[in-house]
Amino acid sequence: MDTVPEAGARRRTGNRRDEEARRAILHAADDLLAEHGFAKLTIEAIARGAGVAKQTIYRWWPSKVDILLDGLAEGAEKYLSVPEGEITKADVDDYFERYRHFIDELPDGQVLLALLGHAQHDIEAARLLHDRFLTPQRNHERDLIERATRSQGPVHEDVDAYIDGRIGPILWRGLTQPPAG
Amino acid sequence: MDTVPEAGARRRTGNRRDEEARRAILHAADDLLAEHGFAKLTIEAIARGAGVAKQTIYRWWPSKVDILLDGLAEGAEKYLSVPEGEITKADVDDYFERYRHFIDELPDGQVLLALLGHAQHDIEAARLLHDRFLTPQRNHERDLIERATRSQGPVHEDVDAYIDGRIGPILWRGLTQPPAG
Amino acid sequence: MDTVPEAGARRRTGNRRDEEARRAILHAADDLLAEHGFAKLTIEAIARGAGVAKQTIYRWWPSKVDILLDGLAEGAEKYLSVPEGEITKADVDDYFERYRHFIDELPDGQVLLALLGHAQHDIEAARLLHDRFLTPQRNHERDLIERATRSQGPVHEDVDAYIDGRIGPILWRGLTQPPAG
Amino acid sequence: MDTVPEAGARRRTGNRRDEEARRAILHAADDLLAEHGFAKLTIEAIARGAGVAKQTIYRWWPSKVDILLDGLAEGAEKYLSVPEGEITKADVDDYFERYRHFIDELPDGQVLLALLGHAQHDIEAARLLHDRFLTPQRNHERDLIERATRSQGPVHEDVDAYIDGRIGPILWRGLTQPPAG
DNA sequence: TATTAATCGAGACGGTACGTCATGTCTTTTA
DNA sequence: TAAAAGACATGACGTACCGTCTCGATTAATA
Repeated sequence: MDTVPEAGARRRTGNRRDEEARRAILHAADDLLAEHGFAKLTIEAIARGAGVAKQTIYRWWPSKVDILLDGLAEGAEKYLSVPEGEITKADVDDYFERYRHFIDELPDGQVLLALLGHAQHDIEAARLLHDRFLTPQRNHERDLIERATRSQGPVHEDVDAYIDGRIGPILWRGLTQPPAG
Repeated sequence: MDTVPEAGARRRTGNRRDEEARRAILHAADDLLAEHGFAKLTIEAIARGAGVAKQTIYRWWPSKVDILLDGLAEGAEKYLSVPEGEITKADVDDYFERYRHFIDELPDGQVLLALLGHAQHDIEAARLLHDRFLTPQRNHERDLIERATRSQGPVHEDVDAYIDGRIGPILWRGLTQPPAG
Repeated sequence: MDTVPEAGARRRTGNRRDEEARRAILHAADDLLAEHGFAKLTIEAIARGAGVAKQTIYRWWPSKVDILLDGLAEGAEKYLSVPEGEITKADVDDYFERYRHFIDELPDGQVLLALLGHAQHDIEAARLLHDRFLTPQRNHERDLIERATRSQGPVHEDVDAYIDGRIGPILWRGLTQPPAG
Repeated sequence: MDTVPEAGARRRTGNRRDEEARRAILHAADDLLAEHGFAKLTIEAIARGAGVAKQTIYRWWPSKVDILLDGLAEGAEKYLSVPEGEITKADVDDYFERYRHFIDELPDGQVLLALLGHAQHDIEAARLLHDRFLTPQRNHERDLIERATRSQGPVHEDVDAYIDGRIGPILWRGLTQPPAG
């Protein structure tokens, strides 16, 4: 009805974030992780690999963990989503099978293993991993089980213990896969 | 009255390994891990904490992972040993209960979590962890299950899958315990 | 034939230079120099101090030396000018006394010292300082001496050497005044 | 009389300072100053030029000014020393002639000009230059004049003013020599 | 009165250098 | 000959500025 620009709400000026640089950084980070491992995943190496200034990384990501989490979040949405609508016990089994596939076969699964590893060393990394992946994913999983329970009867008396029992072995095997060579 | 060192028959000269330094290094490493986390566990910090020269560390341990494994080996022998003699299914349950206690309550359990984390970053660390802990421990575990099978009938059709199913959730809970705060 | 404004020579449209911004920049530069020294006199700091975008500075001044020279030129015109009309030897002495006062007491004298310092590091800065201050000022000084010579007889056999002999010690004392503390 | 190792005065162990590295650093600093000017004289560039780690520079010199002062001190000792024994007025003139030569012709003279320039920007640099060059050199100069006074009568009523009057013009000409091109 | 062109603040960008820290190797002295 | 001390080349850390650029808003002359 009116076109008055909101008082004091000056719209943001300045150049916009460079989408190409953003993608180059995420790719470089994933590539370095896959090729040389987390230990060689330095901010300098990412910057070199992405053809980007270090400051451009620090401007947008507080730490390299955040960079990896950005990639992981996309992967999780794609492969570890919980279906809408009614849930059967077969859907539950399917979910954990997809989890296994994610960990054992997909690059993003390696990212999760690396982040889980790093979380053992750095409490801030642990917090980030919980806040941005583990906790929300667990909430989805509880929802999955509860919806299965509503449609087909109780899956297990203790939902969390059940989830741990299904995911634990998958991760444990992923974490302890024997090194090549 | 005196025990004059035999003249002429001077056997190998030079100091022997300084046992005190060895213990100080292992202690300093464990203390630093417990207090400040793996990220602050640098060779320099261990040397400072132990009042020891860096070279003394490098002389005896190829990497800090080896230092931690030295400590872990003792802890494993103490808490994760498999009894001699006949094995019942209760002994099997007892073993995994001891495993849970080890991970959840004992400092050496934290060392194992840290090493497992580091193994995700560094392939050499992964190899060491397998060679010096995971593989021998797994052999003990297979032995445990097989002896239980011989005395009380089959525990599970796939021994390795059974062990993973019992240990996986324990480790998964240890690795994902929410950070304090 | 006609006086039509030449085709293509369209008179300029668009917003004019912001006089307020210009003054704010000169002030911020002088303030920063006086308070924190030349080392802290960065373009970013001037922009911050003046509440101005960096680009506004770069649009009008090629370098921070040019900014300072703009201020110095005003000061020199005010304090280091040579009188019109007949010149006596007393006028010559007065000139060098004003020079001493300028260096020892006035903020613009500090600017000159800073620029003279910077000219030792940066050949482009040296060129600018010569072109915009040292050479014109020297020309005024030669004129001063020559007019005194015409009215009251020779001041010194070598005019330039005489000027150096009078100014040199003043600058030397300014440049080597002991740091506070 | 006794051979007791002094209590608490444990003699220093550890590797010694690498004399070759020290010389390489001093040379690289001088070369960079001569070739590219003070502005390009960065610690990184010195390290690159000397084939040395940055840390090796920081270990021994708090700042690049200290590096240059180390070189300057040698040059001053060589070219700006005051003779022993009786001093004539001719010795005084000789001293200032050597000063002029030092500034106008020798590389170390350029170092002094650069340091004098930097002292205008950085109060800590100014302090260092005073403490390690200007003040001691001035003391030598006062001594020179006083000894000449004792042997041949008063040179000037105000010794410091006299020295400033002789050195000022030399430095002023050095600092304002027109840039090449 | 609408269009056009220049200015302004804001801020992203690829770079270079800063000064610090840990790496693993080495050399020297002491015990 | 082991140990403490410590120098060394290497390389990453996170920060500060550099000078260039792009964006949206504003302002003044032209059409």
